Amino acid sequence: MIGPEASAAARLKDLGVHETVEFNSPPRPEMGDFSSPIALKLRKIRGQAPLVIAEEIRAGLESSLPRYIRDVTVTPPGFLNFFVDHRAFAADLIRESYGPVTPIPPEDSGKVEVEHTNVNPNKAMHVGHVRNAVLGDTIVRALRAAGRQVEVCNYIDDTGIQVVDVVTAFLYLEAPYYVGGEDFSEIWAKAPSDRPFDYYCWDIYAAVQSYLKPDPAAPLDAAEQSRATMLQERKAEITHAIEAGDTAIAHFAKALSSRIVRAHLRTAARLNVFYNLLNWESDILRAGFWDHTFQRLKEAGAIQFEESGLNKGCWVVPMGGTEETPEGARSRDKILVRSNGAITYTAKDIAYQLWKFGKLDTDFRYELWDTQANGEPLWTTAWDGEPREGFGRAARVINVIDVRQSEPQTVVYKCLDSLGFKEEARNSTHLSYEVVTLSAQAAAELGVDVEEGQDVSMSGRKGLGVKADDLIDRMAGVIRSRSAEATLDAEALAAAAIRYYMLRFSTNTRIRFDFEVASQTNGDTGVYLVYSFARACSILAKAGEGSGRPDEFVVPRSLSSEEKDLLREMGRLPQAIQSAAESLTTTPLTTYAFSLASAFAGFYDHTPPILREPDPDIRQFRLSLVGAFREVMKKTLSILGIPALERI
RNA sequence: GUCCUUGUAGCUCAGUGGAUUAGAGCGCUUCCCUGCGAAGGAAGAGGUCGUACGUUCGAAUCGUACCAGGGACACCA
Repeated sequence: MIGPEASAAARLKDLGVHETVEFNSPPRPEMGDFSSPIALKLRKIRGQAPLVIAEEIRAGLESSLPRYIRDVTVTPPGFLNFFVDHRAFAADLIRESYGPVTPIPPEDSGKVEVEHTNVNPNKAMHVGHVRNAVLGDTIVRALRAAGRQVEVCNYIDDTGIQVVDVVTAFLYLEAPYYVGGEDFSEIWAKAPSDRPFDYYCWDIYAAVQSYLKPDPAAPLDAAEQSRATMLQERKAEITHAIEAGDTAIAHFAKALSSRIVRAHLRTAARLNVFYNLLNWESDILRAGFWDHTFQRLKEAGAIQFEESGLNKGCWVVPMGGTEETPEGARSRDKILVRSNGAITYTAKDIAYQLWKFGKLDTDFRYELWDTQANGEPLWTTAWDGEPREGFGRAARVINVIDVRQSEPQTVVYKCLDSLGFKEEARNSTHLSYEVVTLSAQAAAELGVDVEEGQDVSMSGRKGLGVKADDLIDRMAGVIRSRSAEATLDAEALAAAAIRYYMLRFSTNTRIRFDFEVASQTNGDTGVYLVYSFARACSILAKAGEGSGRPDEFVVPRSLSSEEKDLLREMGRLPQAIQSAAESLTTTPLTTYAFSLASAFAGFYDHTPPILREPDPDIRQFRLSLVGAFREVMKKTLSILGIPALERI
């Protein structure tokens, strides 16, 4: 599917216009179907009057008109106006809508590694994690639709403090306490059977935080204080046991995080989010990635050992040294190895980033984790797995992480550069996005009082957040109550609504999560998109088997403005995909999907009922148009990860 | 303090150099189903695009300053 705009752009390129060409609508329809200010832009570059440039381009175009363009005119101060041959366009578009999307082929080649989700495996997913997963998954879909080869990985931080904390809570927050040994059956039994495992962990993680990190505003009493001291001591023991690797507690921790990961993957699958590979932090450590990386960083002189000063005894990345502030001296350097020899998260991340580019001599071992609901296998790194070719070795790496981690990401890429991997550093992208906060209304529902109009940050520590599964369940309930369809897949439609809600915002807009807004089922929502698709399916079903076939229609002599609008929108899908894949944002796709659905609604409401149309040619053409819309919308929904339901 | 980011209609947001009318949804005021799905469509009210100066033939869009939100600057991740 190449629309008139794309064909015009291609011809302009042939004529030596290498700048990005943009198109827009002229103020009056008689001035053309679309226009371009390219000659005005070229004025500065070529130093000629825009009207002269425009006229020159027009003459060039006229000698061999772009496909689907029947005329080109010039209007002051130098706009090029294009008149579309709608009949030719309609004929091709309807036929091609059934084929694959054929976007402009990518200039760069090689595999793209996208990492997203990355939820700490110690509690249930909340709406903030949903934003990450849905954003990452949609970018993956857009890149694949644009012809890129993509591998998706999900990083599991199973050796971090958050897991240690929840293990501490599991073993020692409530009786029966862990008393040593290999038998954890009594411990596991503490998780109630009537509450999801990840929800239980959510609760005990928040509960243990009140001892490990007490709120200064609410000091602990004597009894609580002694309990807190006990838990701190146990936490230290657990930390050592997990670091040691092959201990009973380490195995318990791994079993616990595995259970949580299974819960996360189930939740993600409910939102049509899938992966290729799970990368476990414990495997990064055991595979010796860091030792290898450490050696190279030292050799390259990218890091230095501090003999004195604030960071005495640490290996650091120099980022500006010590600076004086009113609060005293402070170091801007980034510590990779602490004075006790332990490495920081950023250090692991450097090694991991090198693995993604295939720049380490060592590799993980792998095993099959599961087959996902999309039918694709999911692999995982595993210490006792098998060597396996084909993972990593990417040409480009995209890490989907929220904006608060911009600085550590910068350090990682800087270190790649210092190691001499200049191209890899350039091809590393932090896909940064703003966080999700809770509106006063959402917070109130979770039992937190906030001033009207204020919002509140989610906090795993405090157990404050909207859980993803709760949101999906709730949305499905709202949807079920609105539908007359007995066979409605409310859960699938809930996923549509939630995904679209998250994707509508640009990445640097903070989402103030609000139940009322999120659960809207009319207007600019995912439900509206699916509705338009279901409506088209319904018309075609009523018209009978095989109606709307792409090969049996005659384009009428004249088309209505609604028909033209619909055609134009259908032809724009490749541009929307390309724009999303280039900018790594989802708004080009969501705004496109909405205008496509709106164009269909406009067409539907301003066209006499097709099924009662007496002229068989017109009836057949319009059914073909509906059929083409169904195909284009299906592709659009698929890129958004939204299920195309034929009835809602 | 330094750096990043945001400020567009009552609310929530798109738009980030182009054309005398800056778009959408929600909310508000009116219409439109014995004619294909009203989770829809049509019409209307509602905006000095934070403020000021500048660059440009042209600025919501670029630059500078200021004001106001948010975030990052740990031997956390």
